[in-house]
Amino acid sequence: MERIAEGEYAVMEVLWDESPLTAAEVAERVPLDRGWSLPTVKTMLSRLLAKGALAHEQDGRRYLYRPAIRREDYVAEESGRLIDRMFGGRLTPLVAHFAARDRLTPADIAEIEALLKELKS
Amino acid sequence: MERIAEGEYAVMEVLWDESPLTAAEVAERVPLDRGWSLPTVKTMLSRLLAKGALAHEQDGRRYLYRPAIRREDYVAEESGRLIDRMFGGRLTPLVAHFAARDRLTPADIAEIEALLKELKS
DNA sequence: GCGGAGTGATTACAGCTGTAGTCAATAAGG
DNA sequence: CCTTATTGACTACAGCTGTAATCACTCCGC
Repeated sequence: MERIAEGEYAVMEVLWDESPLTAAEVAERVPLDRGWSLPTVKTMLSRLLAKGALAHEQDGRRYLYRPAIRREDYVAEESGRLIDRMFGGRLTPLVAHFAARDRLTPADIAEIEALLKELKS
Repeated sequence: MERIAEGEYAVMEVLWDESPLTAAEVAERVPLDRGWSLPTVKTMLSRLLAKGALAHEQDGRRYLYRPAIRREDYVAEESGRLIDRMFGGRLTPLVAHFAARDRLTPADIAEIEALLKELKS
């Protein structure tokens, strides 16, 4: 499974959220701040098809697109890659890093604690 | 501060670990599995200089290179970016994701719990 | 002094990415 | 039927990236 680029990821997000969709529908749903034209979205869709990240089925003279990989798997791969590179493959240093940067609120801390507690049972 | 590419990051890691170094010394220390020639390493160094990620000082007819940005800051930016994109900017879902994928050992859990406990005091 | 080794600078080039434009076919509307 | 809007396919092109090769200079050993 080939690598998905940043811009392509925005298209995947749309389809993970709702599918199948036509190219035009995808274009409507892509975040506005991208400022993409319809041709741009079509290019993304073609490339994602070529990469095997999307599948399409014929619907008259159009295609309906849907994800061919699970968001869960993609997220696991990407976050695993980052954690391997920057935190020696372990989650704890990442949490420590966030904590040191004051990016953890007391509510976050409570939430994570609850989650871990759940895990142990 | 411009974006650092994946390959360039490998060079940064070397210099974060030890600096200042000459180009040849960096090349020696880059992970072998990259299989880079000396010219390749020099290209990386030039680009990182141009991006402002490295600084250099003259040493006779050579340069000594050293980081111009802190690893800590770079890591914060990159991991923040990923967490924003994939986990809505919050750490908890990432932890949950790791847990769901069985990437957390009991030892990890204990470690994170200790860390959080520390934070609260 | 002279030739070779090391050094930065410059150039090369293909593949990926962001961002379209163009074109041919076709469906739909008048 | 004929025009127009829609759609996928193909083409374009610059900037970034990985991966060098080449070149000109200079210092060191002979």
